[in-house]
Amino acid sequence: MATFLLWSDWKPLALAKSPNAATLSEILDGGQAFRWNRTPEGVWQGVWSDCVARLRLSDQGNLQWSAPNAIADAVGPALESYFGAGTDFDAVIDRMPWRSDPHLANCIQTFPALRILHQPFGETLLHFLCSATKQIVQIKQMSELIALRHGKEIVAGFHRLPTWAELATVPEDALRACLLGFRARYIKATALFLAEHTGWLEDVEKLPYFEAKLKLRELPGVGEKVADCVLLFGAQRFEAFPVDVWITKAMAVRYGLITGWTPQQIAHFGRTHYGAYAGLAQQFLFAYERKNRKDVI
DNA sequence: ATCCAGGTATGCA
DNA sequence: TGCATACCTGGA
Repeated sequence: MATFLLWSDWKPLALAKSPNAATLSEILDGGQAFRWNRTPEGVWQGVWSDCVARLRLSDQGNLQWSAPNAIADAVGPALESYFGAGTDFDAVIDRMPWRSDPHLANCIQTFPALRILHQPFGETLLHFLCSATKQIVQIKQMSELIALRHGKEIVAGFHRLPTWAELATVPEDALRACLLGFRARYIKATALFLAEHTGWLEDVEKLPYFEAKLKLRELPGVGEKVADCVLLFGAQRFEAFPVDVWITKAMAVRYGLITGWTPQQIAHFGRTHYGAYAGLAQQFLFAYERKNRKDVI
């Protein structure tokens, strides 16, 4: 018998600046996170860790949240952390080279209040192990199936993602059945490795960017790009600059880079040009290109 | 039908 | 080091 889920009243989410609808969509559904969906009424519903929440923009444009009553007390503070409320993104943005880079300035202006989420490290790793040559929609499908079939129920109708310890007990075939394809092998192997090395992932999360990236790359299925995504979106390491095919094309078009540059060369250019917050710059570029993808690239 | 997708690992010059 | 190719499979 289906049980009703009672949701808390809408409350403001304490951010220095609320994003507009387009920016919010970029934040929640633009390739950082994969468990947010928007209802036709414009309400976003999402799951991370043991949290379930709804998000909306008030008529005044302020970001508000609601959660199932049973977990609302925990979700409130968790949401602030998830949104990186402690990070002053205006200050971060101001330290990017927009004054000398008109294209970057344009991207920033197009998506005001764009931010990088601070997602659970392990879940971010799982999502980006799923991401190889897949589009956001498909990654979301995979994630949903994995959670539904192998993750514990948080409240009626919402399942969390399995922990890595839980994933280690799932047969590879069962993972493949979640639309994972060859990615299932990587995920299974990573899960077994993590099961044998208790605390490994937690330790890596605390390491400085470069060392953490080096360690992450020891995991099967984790290369340059995935490692950077995990560190950027799951550990607030803004110096991470993930290079995928879209950014490669975008940089070539926008900055006149030679087509044929390797991802490493692009990454080097990105870090040199954008500085310590290259990852946030990358997110701005990405949002901008997606907006124009059909008619520009 | 055939081809590609927001990578990585592997094999071979 | 550098470059091509296989790896799964749903959807255009």
